[in-house]
This record gives sequence, C-alpha cells and structure tokens, in this order.
Amino acid sequence: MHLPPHHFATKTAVELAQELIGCELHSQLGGVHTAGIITETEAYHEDERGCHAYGGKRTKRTEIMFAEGGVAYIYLCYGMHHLFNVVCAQKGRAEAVLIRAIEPIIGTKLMLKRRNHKKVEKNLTAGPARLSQALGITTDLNKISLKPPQIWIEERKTDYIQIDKSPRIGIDYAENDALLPYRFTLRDSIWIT
DNA sequence: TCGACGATGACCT
DNA sequence: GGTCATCGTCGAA
Repeated sequence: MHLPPHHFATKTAVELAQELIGCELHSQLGGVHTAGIITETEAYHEDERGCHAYGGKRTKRTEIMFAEGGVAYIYLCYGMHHLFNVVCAQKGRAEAVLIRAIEPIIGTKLMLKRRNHKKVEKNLTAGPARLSQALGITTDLNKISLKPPQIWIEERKTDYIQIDKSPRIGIDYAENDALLPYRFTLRDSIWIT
C-alpha cells in the first residue's frame, strides 16, 4: 500500500527520514515503472542552517517547503543534478527529507539505460542525483503530490531493520548544524554513499 | 543586472 | 587523492 500524501503532513523531517528507510520509492513516468528500496535519507528543517528555508526564509524556490506535507521538492544542484525531497510537516512549517540512495528493485533495465550504465552496481542508484536520474525524476516534477501514478512511496515490507545515524553530507556551510545526526542509513546495505 | 555558490558526480591519476 | 562541468537561485549593486 502506498503512503497517502496526508500521511507526510503528520511527520517531522527527523521522524520521516527514519521511517522512510526500508520503504520503496516508485516512479511511473512516460508509462514505465521503476522503483527501489530507500537506503539513505537526510532530514532538513527551518530551524537549522543546512536547510534552504533556514529561519523561515521564503523565496520562490523554498516556498514549496512550507506547503502541507505530501508533495515533492525537487531542485537543481550544481547546475546539473536533480535532487528529490519529500516535503513533510504541516502547512507553514518548512521540513523535508532528502532521499540520498535506493536499492533498485523494479525496472533496473530502464535505470541502466537512463544512467547509461552497463551493469547494476552501487553507483547506479546510490547518491541523490544518481537515484533521481535512474528513476527519471527531474525538476519538471517539482511540487507534484506524492501519489500514484507519477511518484509515490510504498510502506516498508520487512518487519525489522536497523538504522544508523550520522552527520549530513556536503553542508559545511551549515556551521555547527552540520554536525547534527540527521543522516540515516540502512545498516549493512551496500546501497549507500 | 551581476557574481558567487551550491544537500554532486564523472573521470582522471 | 584531485579537477571541473554547468546553471538556477539569491542577495548585492
């Protein structure tokens, strides 16, 4: 069963980032279906410096983070990478979870084609820009609601997993907030960065 | 308008 | 380990 958009509105980013580990991220774009198990996430919220909406800053780009949870926040990084986030929390509160890595499970052949790879290996879908490319996610889909048939999340199917915590990647500018344990990874998975 | 700078990844040594 | 591609966003001018 997929998690309905309103589910995300009830969660903080730190809660959701952990809950999403082990869930499945699905995309059905151009009539083709791809999906993977979420193995790595990061939490962001407006009270810490790593967040684009730090201090409640509303700009054209960050406005979607203040929407009610259940929509996608997809933005372009380094001029070429499309990074996918799940907006959560209630309307008016900026919180989101960055999906950083997945383990491919459905449509791996198409993922290989989209990524121009020959072989299924870690760098096919481990990395926030890599998984977006593998699933066909681009900024065109920014702000869409997270429900079938475009992009949605299926609940975790295994009953027990272990989650590790560590500091987030690539946010040195966030000063002391860069040390917060807001990165979550599926223990023993090879599909993490 | 303009310039600085990224929630990165590919490729090279 | 290191280099660099590439462009939207944001704040300063």
